[in-house]
Amino acid sequence: MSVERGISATMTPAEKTPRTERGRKTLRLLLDAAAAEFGEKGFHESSVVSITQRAGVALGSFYTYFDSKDSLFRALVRDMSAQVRQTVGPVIAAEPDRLEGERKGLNKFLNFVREHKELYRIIDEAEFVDPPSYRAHYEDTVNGYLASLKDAATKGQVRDDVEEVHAWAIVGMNVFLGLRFGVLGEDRDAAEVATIAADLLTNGLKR
Amino acid sequence: MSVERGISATMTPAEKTPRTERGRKTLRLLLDAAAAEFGEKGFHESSVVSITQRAGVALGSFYTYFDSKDSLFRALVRDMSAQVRQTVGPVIAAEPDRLEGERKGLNKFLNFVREHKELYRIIDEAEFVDPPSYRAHYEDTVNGYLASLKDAATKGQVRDDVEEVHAWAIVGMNVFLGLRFGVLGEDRDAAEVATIAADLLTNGLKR
DNA sequence: CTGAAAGTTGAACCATGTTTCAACTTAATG
DNA sequence: CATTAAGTTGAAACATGGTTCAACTTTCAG
Repeated sequence: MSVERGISATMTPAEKTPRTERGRKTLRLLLDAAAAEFGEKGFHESSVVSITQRAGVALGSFYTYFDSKDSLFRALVRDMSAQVRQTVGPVIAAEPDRLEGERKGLNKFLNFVREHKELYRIIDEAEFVDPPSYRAHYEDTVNGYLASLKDAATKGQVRDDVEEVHAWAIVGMNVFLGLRFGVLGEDRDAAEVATIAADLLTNGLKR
Repeated sequence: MSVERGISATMTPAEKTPRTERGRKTLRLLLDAAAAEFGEKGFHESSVVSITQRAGVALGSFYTYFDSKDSLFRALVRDMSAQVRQTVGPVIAAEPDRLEGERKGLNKFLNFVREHKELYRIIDEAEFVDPPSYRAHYEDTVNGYLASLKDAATKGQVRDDVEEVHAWAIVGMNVFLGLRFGVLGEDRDAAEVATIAADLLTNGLKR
């Protein structure tokens, strides 16, 4: 479950960025250890000591790269938020038909969650540890959805009164399906869940 | 934002239950103060000291009624979980047509959330502080939904292949609409949001 | 090579906040 | 009333864990 990534633009400011290869390696060790630790135990149960132990570096080294435990968490949240969108977004966009794209996107999302349970939990916990990032995460997600739905509407693929309420409803649906069939249990086939949900979204509940 | 209720059956076991009127009053002060405090600051930012100050009782009195800060939180979660279902459930059940019931239920839920933002946050935080209760809350909610949907299916009011996936999708939709239009902002009319969402759920996204 | 910059280390410091407890006050009972 | 049970109090004990720092090691440019 390692978090593969470099040091992105949204990361902690200049002064603390590593200047050597050795430094970048240590930073990556810390980020991966933190993602695993936060994912398993949550923010408050995790400790800097234990994160550094898991990373195999000394306690003090942590403060070479982060101002505080909070700032590490914030960096992680922003990173993961971007990761989810970068994973699912393209899958939806690649499909010419928006409703079929919805099915594929949800399927991708479910599989993503199953492989990154820790990332999912971290974003959820941001509601309490870093509310602005939490809010930003969902607003960004919903806005992306809304734009793509409106685009589909102009092509006649979906009803043309799509608006914010629809976007939040759909995102909520997907998040909860991810919670149930990604995090809480994997007792159903992801593709099947995606198909059922996409059908509900396409045709509605009525007989 | 006081939490009106007596000492329910799901509350902390026998030994700690107050035996006099005076005791019951103190317990209620503590519960209300805790609900407000957790709602505003979240579990970890809240302190027992500050809860007792808000309640206007001495620090030590807290431990007359609760074993720990955790056990207080657990008691609150169970209580609120029940409160949500007891508020929304009857509204849905009272309506002969299930889809119309869905609209009314969501409307009720949105208004409930607006008046009880603190309760909403407490349940969310249970994901981290008390996972079993969190899980139980959504499983209970979804099961109730599923039962009512299957019942509606036998009456021909909704598609007759309704199953667990649908129920989780609908609950997720409602939770997120509550988050956006109840907690994060009140810039839309609750009834209007409910109408739009119910229409989406009834007819789907397709043109 | 060499000196300066970057990075590492972990014990000690420190802040915070939970929990205990023994002395005290109030209420209920007969 | 007198006696006991219930409830109240807040200082002190205790636990946890974030953060600092000065000594040390490694890297790198000139």
